[in-house]
Amino acid sequence: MKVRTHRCGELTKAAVGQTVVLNGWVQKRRDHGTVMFIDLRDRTGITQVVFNAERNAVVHQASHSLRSECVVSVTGQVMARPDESKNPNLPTGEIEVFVDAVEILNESKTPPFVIEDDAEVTESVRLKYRYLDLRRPKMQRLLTIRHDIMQAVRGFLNAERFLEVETPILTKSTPEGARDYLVPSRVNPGQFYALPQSPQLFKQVLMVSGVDRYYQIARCFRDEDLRNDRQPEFTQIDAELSFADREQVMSLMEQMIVTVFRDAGGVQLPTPFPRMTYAEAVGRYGSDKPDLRFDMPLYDVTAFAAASEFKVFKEAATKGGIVKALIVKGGAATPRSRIDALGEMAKGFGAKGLAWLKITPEGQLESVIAKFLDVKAFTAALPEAKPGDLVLFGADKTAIVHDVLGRIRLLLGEELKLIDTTGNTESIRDVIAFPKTQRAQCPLTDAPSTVSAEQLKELRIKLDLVE
RNA sequence: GGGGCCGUCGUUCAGCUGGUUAGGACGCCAGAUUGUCAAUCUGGAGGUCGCGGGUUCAAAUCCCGUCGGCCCCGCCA
Repeated sequence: MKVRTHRCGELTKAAVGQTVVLNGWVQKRRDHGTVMFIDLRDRTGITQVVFNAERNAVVHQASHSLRSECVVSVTGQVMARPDESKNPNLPTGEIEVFVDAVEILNESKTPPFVIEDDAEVTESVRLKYRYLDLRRPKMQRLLTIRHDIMQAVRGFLNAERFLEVETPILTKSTPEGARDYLVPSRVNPGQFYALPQSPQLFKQVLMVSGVDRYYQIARCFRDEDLRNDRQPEFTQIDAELSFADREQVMSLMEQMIVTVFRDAGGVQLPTPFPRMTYAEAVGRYGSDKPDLRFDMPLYDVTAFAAASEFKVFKEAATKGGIVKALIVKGGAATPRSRIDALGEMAKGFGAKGLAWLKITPEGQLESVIAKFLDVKAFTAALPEAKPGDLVLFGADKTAIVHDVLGRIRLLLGEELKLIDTTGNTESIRDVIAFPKTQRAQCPLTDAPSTVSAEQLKELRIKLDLVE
């Protein structure tokens, strides 16, 4: 095999005239008879290579055996493309390589899907052929971003004199929290290690040991059911520092995040970050991790509710609960069916219901509960609600109101496209090279799997799988 | 543990009020083709309709079960 002299995405006009060697995958073949165009791809991008019968009949003939995704090494001369056939959509579009020698390093079966970003493939197929899926430029980009983030974190914390220390993966089961993954010990029959849910224990010991500043990009394990954004094993940036006050900790983490976004994302975040207390967050947004990409706060209307004639409001407000409101700007046109659907979801989240009212363009209240409410008192209590708006109410115990309205707020944010999700991925599985399925199985290895009777015997484990 | 959506050529979808030679697009194969880059033109192959059972003269289509994927609730710092 000839070793590459350049990457496929990095050849420019500067290389015109040079003889180069490219190694890569065949992205696409365009056969024009005596001329064959092939897009050669590697991690860095694509270069068009040309097999021309006039230039080299033998090599041109060989080009007919090249198929999608076969791995080749080509040797050829970089030529400037004629003006009319330059490709402005390609970073390497001003040049092409005329091939003088080709070697097929590995043949390929026809792949089950094309290796392109906009290829429409279901996720199970992508996971089954993960080695192909990962070839897609988008996936390579995501892997690269993860890499860049980790390097940025390390670079920043190293500069801040943190020490990266590894902590054990075989550790001890703790009674609290999530369920542990257990690992049997052969040396200690009947006893088990637990995989760490987080390095918590050890980082505190490191502080006691005088390490002073510790960090780790740590793998954590929790044997709980999966979600779209939750895998049984995940990575967390774990840090601990001694001799610091709260302000130092917060500002250090702020700088770290600014550095990560700058170095890995090319984004300059404005500082200082807004700060709020737990009580403010929960009170205003119904969550301790509020999504601040859109506003839509929760308004306290408990006093108004206590003075109203609506029994649900009055009871919640006078018996130790609260009544809060969400304003959907311009939402008065929302059809009843949609509002009812939101009410059903609120019930699903633990509420008894979701009271609502519309404010007509004339400033009147329109709702099944309108007859219990005084317009003037309402306007005074919630001046932010304007004609044309829809107002949703939660009336219950404090924690329930916050939780339910917080979730409804998020639903509305997505539904009304108040959140810019450009560039987001569908699932956390897209940013993990080898994710697990919802049943916590590894599609590549089929783990978890049964083990041999000998292994079990050695571990002194007997199975009891009867229902 | 519970609820929901989905499973049809390699891929992505249509067909699902039971009766069709199960269809389109992309991909694939063959031929043509000197400038394409979503190449084009002509022709062709390709499906046990996830699996098992049932209803029926007849099932991709209806019913039951099962397996798999995803989403959500519970759970989870």
